[in-house]
Amino acid sequence: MLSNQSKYAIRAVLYLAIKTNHKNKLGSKTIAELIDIPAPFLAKIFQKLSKANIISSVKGPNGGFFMTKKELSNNLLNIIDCIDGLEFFKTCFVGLPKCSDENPCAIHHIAAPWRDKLMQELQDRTIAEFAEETKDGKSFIFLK
Amino acid sequence: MLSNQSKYAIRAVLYLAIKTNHKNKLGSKTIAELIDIPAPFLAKIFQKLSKANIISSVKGPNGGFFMTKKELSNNLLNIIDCIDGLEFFKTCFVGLPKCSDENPCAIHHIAAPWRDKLMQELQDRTIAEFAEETKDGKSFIFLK
DNA sequence: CATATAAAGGATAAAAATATCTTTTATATC
DNA sequence: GATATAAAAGATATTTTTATCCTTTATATG
Repeated sequence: MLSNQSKYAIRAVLYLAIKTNHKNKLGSKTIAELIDIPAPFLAKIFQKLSKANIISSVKGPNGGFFMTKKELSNNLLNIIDCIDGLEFFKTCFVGLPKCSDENPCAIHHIAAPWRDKLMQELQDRTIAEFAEETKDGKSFIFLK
Repeated sequence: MLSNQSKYAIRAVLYLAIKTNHKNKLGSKTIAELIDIPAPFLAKIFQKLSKANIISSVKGPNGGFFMTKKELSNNLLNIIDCIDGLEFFKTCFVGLPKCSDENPCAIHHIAAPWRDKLMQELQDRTIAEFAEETKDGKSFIFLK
């Protein structure tokens, strides 16, 4: 399972993707409250994402976080990689230490192909695309 | 992702399934060393599994842990449920709080069927079956 | 019955993940 | 330039997970 940190990151980035651009920034506290994430924790997460050029930030008055067009064309897997790394997608689901395609565990033939497909999907589609689907009301980033 | 505890539990139970029966028991320390898991931690895990009737134990000299035929016909999902619960299989992969079949997030159509299928597989096949495949050398429970 | 063995149970310790707080740096505006 | 704002950075606190240790209970064997 992804860490809370990764999940928070994804929700917050989707929110940024929908609501911000270089002219309309939002502070981390505001977002934290809106999507119900501990504010200082989100601030730390944003620091990591910002360093990794997944989101942008500007300090000072009228500053805040936002996403550029270029950043919107990144994929969701970048976010997960930035926060958790890709271990989940590369290690045996039930933790068998030497499980691999050549040496599969008893559920490898189920777990591995779907995991790969999921990874592919997370990689092939842009944050903008995900955000678009989400904005359409198909899912809730927001609790409020 | 499953917790270490669950992964340890699965490996250890598969080992018990292959190597033990009511006549041939094994101590938790022995197993811990063989499959490279912290011994006292495995002891605790075995306590939980034993309470849940997933494995059997006998105290005293020549005592130890083993599995009965009936226990071998349980499924792997029971182990995961006993240790971690089934949250992983029931919550949104990327943590969107209200994601569901009716209200799917942008990757729900990929993530959910996978998870359901994996869960089904873990539920439909017995520990004995998993162990059999493992015993055939297709995967390594063992580091040594 | 005494002794030794091994699990059960309870208490404690260490590490990692999660969360918070404080100080510093950058920048917009007066 | 002075002031206010908001992110960056660093330090600290809390909680959960992982791991260890110690005492008690059950049981096989002499």
